[in-house]
Amino acid sequence: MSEYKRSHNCGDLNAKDDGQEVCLMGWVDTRRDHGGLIFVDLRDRYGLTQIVFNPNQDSLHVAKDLRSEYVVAIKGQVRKRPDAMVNKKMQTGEIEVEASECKILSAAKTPPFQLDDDNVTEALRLKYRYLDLRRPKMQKNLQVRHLLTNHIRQFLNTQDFLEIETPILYKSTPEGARDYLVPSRVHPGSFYALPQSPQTLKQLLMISGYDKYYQIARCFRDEDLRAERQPEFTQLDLEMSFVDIEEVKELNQRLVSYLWKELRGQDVGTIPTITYDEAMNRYGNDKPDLRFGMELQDITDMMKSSSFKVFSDVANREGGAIKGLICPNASDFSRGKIDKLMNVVKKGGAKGLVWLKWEKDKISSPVSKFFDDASIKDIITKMGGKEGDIAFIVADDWGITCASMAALRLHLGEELNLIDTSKDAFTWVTDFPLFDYDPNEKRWIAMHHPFTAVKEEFLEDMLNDREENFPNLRAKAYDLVCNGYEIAGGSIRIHQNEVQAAMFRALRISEEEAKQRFGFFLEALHYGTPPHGGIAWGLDRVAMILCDTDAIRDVIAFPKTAKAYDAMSESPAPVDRAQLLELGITTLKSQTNKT
RNA sequence: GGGGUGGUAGUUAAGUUGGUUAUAACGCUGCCCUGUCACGGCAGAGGCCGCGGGUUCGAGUCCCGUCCACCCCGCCA
Repeated sequence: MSEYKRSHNCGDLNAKDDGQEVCLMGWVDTRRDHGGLIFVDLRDRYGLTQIVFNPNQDSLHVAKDLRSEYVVAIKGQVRKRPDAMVNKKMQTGEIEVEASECKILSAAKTPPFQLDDDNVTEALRLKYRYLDLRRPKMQKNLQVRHLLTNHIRQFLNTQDFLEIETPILYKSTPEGARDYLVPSRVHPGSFYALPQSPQTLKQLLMISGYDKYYQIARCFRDEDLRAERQPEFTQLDLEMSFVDIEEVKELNQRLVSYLWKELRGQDVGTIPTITYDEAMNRYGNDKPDLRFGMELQDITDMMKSSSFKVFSDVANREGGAIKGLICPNASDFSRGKIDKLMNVVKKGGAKGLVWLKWEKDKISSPVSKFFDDASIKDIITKMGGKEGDIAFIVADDWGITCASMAALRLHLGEELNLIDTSKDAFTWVTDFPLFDYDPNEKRWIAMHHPFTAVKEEFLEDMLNDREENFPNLRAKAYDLVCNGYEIAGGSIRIHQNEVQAAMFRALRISEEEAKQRFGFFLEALHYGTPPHGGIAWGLDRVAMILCDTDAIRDVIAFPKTAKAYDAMSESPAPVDRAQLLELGITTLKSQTNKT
């Protein structure tokens, strides 16, 4: 028997290869045994090729033993299939390979799930991830992800950006998420932190004069997971010197346009910009899904003198807001359906949901004793509705009203199929508040991060510590939103140390604490810092959109479960006491000692 | 930390008001089959009904607890 050397992959061959002697290697996808004749679909990441084993060939005996997922090498001749037997669904369906020789390179146990079954529970897929990753869908997703990073690099490399790596073993970053810590053996009792983002490092690179930097950076945050959140994830991190907001947006607009044209075949056009306040008031959140309308309507002022006390109280109270939306042609919503919507708004914190139905010749509402038919029609009309519509209204503190109505809007958008999935909808969201008040700690915290520059018109307020104006301060921060996902966020950074000092005063971070936590960075600001700014993309979320999936796990080769557990390697796991001793952390109770 | 949904052959699911031997499809095993590509036919094996406790003459089914997976809130600058 002669040597096997792969000549083609399983997606290569077509009619013009008719007659060629080839050698293919791959996995047995399916075997169809006709007694005297056996068909095997051989699979690799390039495709499927039908192998036919004829009774006059010795290889038929080997083919009898083949089972799903066996790895085999076959030699044979490419044969054009007769017209009636062409399989138009297959890339290689014009041909088949008549096997003269077949060698089992590796047998396989019966897989714990069928690779062609798209309904397998995720727990099982994650435990046997290496099998899950054989499925064409996952292979396609990871290929798209590869193309994404590849195109990002291609684009940025032509724009004078340098790709620079920054450390994974680093120092705890300020005011952020919970850190993952790594104990130091050489410095007992001291810890590295895995970076939540390369934020300070990329700013230092600007101070070092690298001008334009990017990195496809792994980031770590020890917080609870979500469908679009993993404890370790990837950012496209980039930073530019001597720029203001417009330059950063312009560069990213071109990057998005390039990526979407190449990878999605879409012309994204000019990405619109809305302010944070506008986003909140029109959509209830700062990452609006603009693939459908159904904008929120504010009726706070209209309700100030209402006889419905719930409304008038909220309308007249400091920080109260009454918002609603019109659900068109939905006046036939059943009571049960509306009750379910109650649960939706409760997610946002609302205590109740008021609805006004304008059916033909009939007005109905749970609050109809406070509003006569004419005024209900008036409210619906002023909200942009008409006969046949239903209006949903929430009255609460502004934040709760926004969050509740945002949840309701998204729910209705999905349920009523209002979302146009044929085209992705981007928007910039800008003018974020600089500060957010933390009522628990009774202090201001940075909404973005403490290196974010304030807009010029508010600089005086900051430098003079005018705390009463803090709620009005707006940052030079911007998010890029696509289909309701925040896919990128960034800001222009503080490059003057007196401004940075004012920021720390505002955040009640003492000089001593600031020095201890990131003194190196503050000192660097004194050595000639260019104005700079940048952005960080959630690369996984972009990949999700490009792969048309709503689970981040589908675009990560080896993801973790909702409990941050790796079901395949069974990690995290206890370690030997000896390892802990060496790291000087035996004062912590070892899990191996746990009862 | 809180809420929701789910956990039944290898897989995906059905399982009524608690009541004989817990079903089906796919997969798996064996036999048959020379043109299939969701191959077909015949036969067969395969179940601590997530785990622990309780109610009951009797629990997959009811109750309590617990674990796991997914989704949401909190959290994620």
